[in-house]
Amino acid sequence: MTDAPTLVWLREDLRLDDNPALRAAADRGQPVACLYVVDDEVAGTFALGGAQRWWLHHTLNTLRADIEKAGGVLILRRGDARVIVPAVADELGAHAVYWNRRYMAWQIEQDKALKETLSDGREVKSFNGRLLNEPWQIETKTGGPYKVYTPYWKQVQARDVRNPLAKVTKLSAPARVPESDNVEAWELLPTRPNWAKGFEPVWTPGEKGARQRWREWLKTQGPSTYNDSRNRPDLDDTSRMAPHIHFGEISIVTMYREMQDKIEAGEVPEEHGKVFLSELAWREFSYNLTYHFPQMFDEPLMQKFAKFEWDNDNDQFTAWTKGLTGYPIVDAGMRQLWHEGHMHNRVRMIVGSFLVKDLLIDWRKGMDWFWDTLVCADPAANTASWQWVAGCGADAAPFFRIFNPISQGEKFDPDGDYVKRHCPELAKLPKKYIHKPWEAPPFVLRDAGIELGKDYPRPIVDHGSKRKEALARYEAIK
DNA sequence: TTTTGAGTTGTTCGA
DNA sequence: GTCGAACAACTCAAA
Repeated sequence: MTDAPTLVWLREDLRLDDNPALRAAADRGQPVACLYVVDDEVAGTFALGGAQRWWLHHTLNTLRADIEKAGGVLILRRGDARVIVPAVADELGAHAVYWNRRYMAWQIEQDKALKETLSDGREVKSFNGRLLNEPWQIETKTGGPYKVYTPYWKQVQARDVRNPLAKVTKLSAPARVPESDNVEAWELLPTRPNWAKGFEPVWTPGEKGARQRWREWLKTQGPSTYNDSRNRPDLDDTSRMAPHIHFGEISIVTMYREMQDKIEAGEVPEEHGKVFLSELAWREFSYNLTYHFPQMFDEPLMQKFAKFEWDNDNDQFTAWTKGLTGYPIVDAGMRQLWHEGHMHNRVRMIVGSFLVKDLLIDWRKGMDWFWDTLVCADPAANTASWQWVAGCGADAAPFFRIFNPISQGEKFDPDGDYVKRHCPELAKLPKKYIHKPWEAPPFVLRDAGIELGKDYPRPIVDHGSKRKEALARYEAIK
């Protein structure tokens, strides 16, 4: 038998189950080597954020163990993929190079260039391992991409989702294995200070952790009450699957199909299960938008917003990032983000609206902060969601829809449990004032052990007047 | 080509 | 406390 090894370049598909490129490589019946390239030192704006570096460290360790258990090898390299992938392919004597596609403009460009370089005497193939539908597969009836979610979602529902592929359990290692870096040497973990220690009890990076989380969440009440409970940060009933999905530790096809099965079997009421599926489709819609409108990454999609006059006050921005705005629901969210690398979806909208419309700070500053602090930060979803909340995206929230941090808090965190969890200094404040401590009478504050301005900040802005100001600024660009 | 209906997530005001 | 209307037109998608 000739020894004609296959190189699988893994990127955001760090799993053995339902992995089209890896599956095809294994099916080639030749030795397989897997490669992961971290390009954090050469990537520009979208170099890995801090929270994701932590995640990557752990997920690569488990991935290596999983691949080795199957009999394969994982090669780790750091630097420019355009140089490294061909170099490793040469060292390996690869006859074929496979990968699963990525969809951001700069990634597509990189892949195209590499395909060219590598195709010299080798079979080079790319697969869809990341999306239910390729962005170019979903078109309106008149041609062109959807810019509105609802008709997009209708199209998604009308299409069949393929069957998941069998997990790769057996790989044969090549005779000569190119050298690998050691993930420890990459120093992806934070040291001084170790701000990620709050991540550990909350997350289990890796394919096994993803699978486990998914299975366990399916057994909870979460899916069966999803349409209501997903809005309740105090209940914390959401799936928390986003970082697992982002790193490709679980396939979106698998999740979609399994939820469909649950609905069909009557284990999850359709009205709730469908909403979860629709959330998965929102992710796809973000990919659809950023694929077709790559200018979105740094400009508002609605041109007129380019003229919007932002305040961009640095002190207020810092207060926002630290969770010291004086609005409890906002502060709780920002502190959860910092400690867990995650923020409840409802609260993301509240803090986003607050940054853009109460502080009049450019949505791109918020986007950059999320990029650095969220373990699930995804260029497509982060960009599209910030444009949505800022009101400048394709199918965005109308600008005049300005979240009130007090009423949102009272509506979705009615007992203040979420606030108390993340802002312990407010723990003794009665529920009546938990979302507006500045309205509490002095004796109530005293009993709760709070001196405003010392133990907890006074509001850094007045929501009522800032709301009017935001609407006036909006009027000015119309 | 023209027309028609519709569009994730909200707030405030006044009755 | 609860309810409906106003907020702003504009663009998209499909017939």
